[in-house]
Amino acid sequence: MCIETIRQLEKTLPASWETFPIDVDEFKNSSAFALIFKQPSDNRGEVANEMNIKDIAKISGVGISTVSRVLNNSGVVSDTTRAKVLAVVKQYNYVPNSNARNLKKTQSNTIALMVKGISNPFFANMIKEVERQVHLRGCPLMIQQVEDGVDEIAAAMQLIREKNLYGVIFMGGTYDHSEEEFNQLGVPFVLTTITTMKDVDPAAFSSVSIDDVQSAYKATSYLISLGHRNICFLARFPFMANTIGNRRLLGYKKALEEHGIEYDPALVEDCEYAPSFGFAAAKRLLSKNLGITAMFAASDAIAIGAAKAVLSSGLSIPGDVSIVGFDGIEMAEYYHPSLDTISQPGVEMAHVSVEILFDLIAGETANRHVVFESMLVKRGSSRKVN
Amino acid sequence: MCIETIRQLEKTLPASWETFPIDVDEFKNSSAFALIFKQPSDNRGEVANEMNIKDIAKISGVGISTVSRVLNNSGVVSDTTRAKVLAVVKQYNYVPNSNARNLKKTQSNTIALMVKGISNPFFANMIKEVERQVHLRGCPLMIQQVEDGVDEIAAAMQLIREKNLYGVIFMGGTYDHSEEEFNQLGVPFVLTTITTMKDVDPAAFSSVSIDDVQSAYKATSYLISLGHRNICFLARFPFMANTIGNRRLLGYKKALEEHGIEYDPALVEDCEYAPSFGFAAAKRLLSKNLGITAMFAASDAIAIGAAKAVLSSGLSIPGDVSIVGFDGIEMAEYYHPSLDTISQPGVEMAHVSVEILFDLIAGETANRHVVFESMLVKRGSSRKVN
DNA sequence: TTCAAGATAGTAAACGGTTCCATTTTGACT
DNA sequence: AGTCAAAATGGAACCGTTTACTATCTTGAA
Repeated sequence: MCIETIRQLEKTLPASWETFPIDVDEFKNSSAFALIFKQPSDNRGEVANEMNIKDIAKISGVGISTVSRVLNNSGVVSDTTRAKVLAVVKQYNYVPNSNARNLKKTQSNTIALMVKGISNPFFANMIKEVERQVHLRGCPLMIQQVEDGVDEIAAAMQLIREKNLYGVIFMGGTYDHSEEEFNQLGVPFVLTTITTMKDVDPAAFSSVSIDDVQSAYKATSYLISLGHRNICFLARFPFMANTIGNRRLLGYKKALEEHGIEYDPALVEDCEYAPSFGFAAAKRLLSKNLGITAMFAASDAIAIGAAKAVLSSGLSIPGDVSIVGFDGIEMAEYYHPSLDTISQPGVEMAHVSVEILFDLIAGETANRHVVFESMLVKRGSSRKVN
Repeated sequence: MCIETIRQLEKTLPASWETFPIDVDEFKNSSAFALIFKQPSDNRGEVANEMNIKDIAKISGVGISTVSRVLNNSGVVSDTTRAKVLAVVKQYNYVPNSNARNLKKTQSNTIALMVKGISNPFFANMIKEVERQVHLRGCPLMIQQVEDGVDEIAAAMQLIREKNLYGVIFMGGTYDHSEEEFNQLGVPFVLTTITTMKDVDPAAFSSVSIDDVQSAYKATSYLISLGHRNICFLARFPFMANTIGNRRLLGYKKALEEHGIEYDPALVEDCEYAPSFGFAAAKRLLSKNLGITAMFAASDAIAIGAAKAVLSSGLSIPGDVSIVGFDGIEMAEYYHPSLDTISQPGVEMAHVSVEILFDLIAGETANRHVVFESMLVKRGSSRKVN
């Protein structure tokens, strides 16, 4: 809405409305601005007259405990009584208060998802499926982003004790926790696409993942098989061991080694998992004139940025440079040229994560570790050389 | 991890572990498979010995209510007592049980986000900011996806009554609700990037949005100003009035009309907001040989798909076809060529949504409607013709 | 020294459920 | 009809807080 439109709109407003510009300084990073239309509302929403279990009991002419039994399908209730109660419940659209229920049971039905970076398209896709599956099981989902540097387990602990959570799914990142810390959680949990730095006994946790080393090995081997020798690698390498980036680097190195290609650190660039960083990293690499003929990016987002760098340098893909990404996000397929990638079955991984979690909640005592197979998807961003 | 790797890994496992393939049929849509390693865990996490307010009171040597007053900063407590209690709270890492608190207060501090399609990159970005802002205010965030066809308000109502929610943010979609239905919610709420079908009194709700008509008008006018006459438009048009797609269509039509170009329905394609649909729609359009020189897509995701269709048909962008998208997602910038777009300040919109919500929670009675300005971002996917 | 006022702390009653346990009802079998 | 186990139901304690109300302790002025 441009200024003129708003000014015009202003004239048509009832006199009771105020109009004033929003504080622009607050949004320095955007040229956006806005106007606010205000009007005191006379009718603040009244909470619909709440019913509680006592009301339902009274109306149905039964005891409180009977209503509870009907609602929870616990204990024995005669069909007549059950029908009577359910009718009243339906009529008054009664919803049990979960705070009370959780308090009494010292356990809620809420699942928490601790995730690193909601907006990462690969995660976003998994989150979507997690929400769907959790919701399908009648449980609400709480999402919390764990910023860099915060202790994921500690954050989850806080939430668990505060809310008496049912279970937790941890998604993405590298965890530096000991077995004791995991045990402290005290509720079922699953680690999805997470690498652990400490050597934790597999019996102490469940996980869903792919084999990053093997996957990167697969991608690199593929490029080597096409005749490439100068293959660069773009990923994030924090000062920690066993991160996703480092594990994929391992696979990259392993492939080089197996094919007698010497590992050249100059071909490896540190970059965040986003197009802008991939773009910058690829630019840096290209400017070094290392005779690069192929790029392997540890995420499709990086690959997209790198591809842009290549194409905007006047080089062609795969004519001059071959590119293989990682993740298998939709956008990579619709890039032009479509990007080859190591695809992770994100939806299935999310699905299985929730399944494992609910099995644990249901009392399963054996932790499971599901390792999915990644897939090399060839779409035409790499070609044979020599 | 390929089969061989797993077989090898199997041999190194202690005998107590079972290994068996996951049911592949469950994942028909993916060629993924997985093996599961199982081992009964002997030490199921013990819940850390929970403390309650009574324990803290006893240990601190004060009354329960005093502890409560300290924790809530309510009432008057002497500095000595306060320090004493806080020390104990800290020492035992005591976290108040929010179920009990919420039950007593008949209000929780939980915010719910009802969103259509978490994985849409534009929404994902906003969700990220909403989570950040809500979290910053010390409140947990619950996310629920509203599938097509489910009543958003009814779903929220259920959650509100069950969890005594603090507030709700509705994000995306077209709502067909009356003022009464909104009022029923009974808690503060904000509609973000939502269009309403019924004519609801603006005093009854708060909203954050851009002007879709104006924005589409801007994009179309831009293409017209470059000399284009055969401009197609790709968006989703459900059988409802006043959807985002329909509003943008209005702007598109308005621009055509103002410049004396006759509206041709054949140039308008119905398609979902995803690359694959944009691709298919653009293919359909191109095959009709309508002499299209420009495409305006109602989302960048569509634009990316459409661009792919254009490029893979051997046409060039912007040489043969100019393209303008909508939203301003990062991927569009890194497409090659970078896609022109109507950019929405998503982060700011999310930010303001949370601000409005918490103002309402704090007792503000005036509903606000913030209309952000969208921006035409020119990056080179359109060019002058004739 | 006494006492009222003000400050602080403690008591106990909710909040809305679940669930153990006691009681009533039912009905099959002597 | 009487007996008794099983089935159905109701009563009440409790989950961990908040908060109104009451009790106690200071403190300083009379």
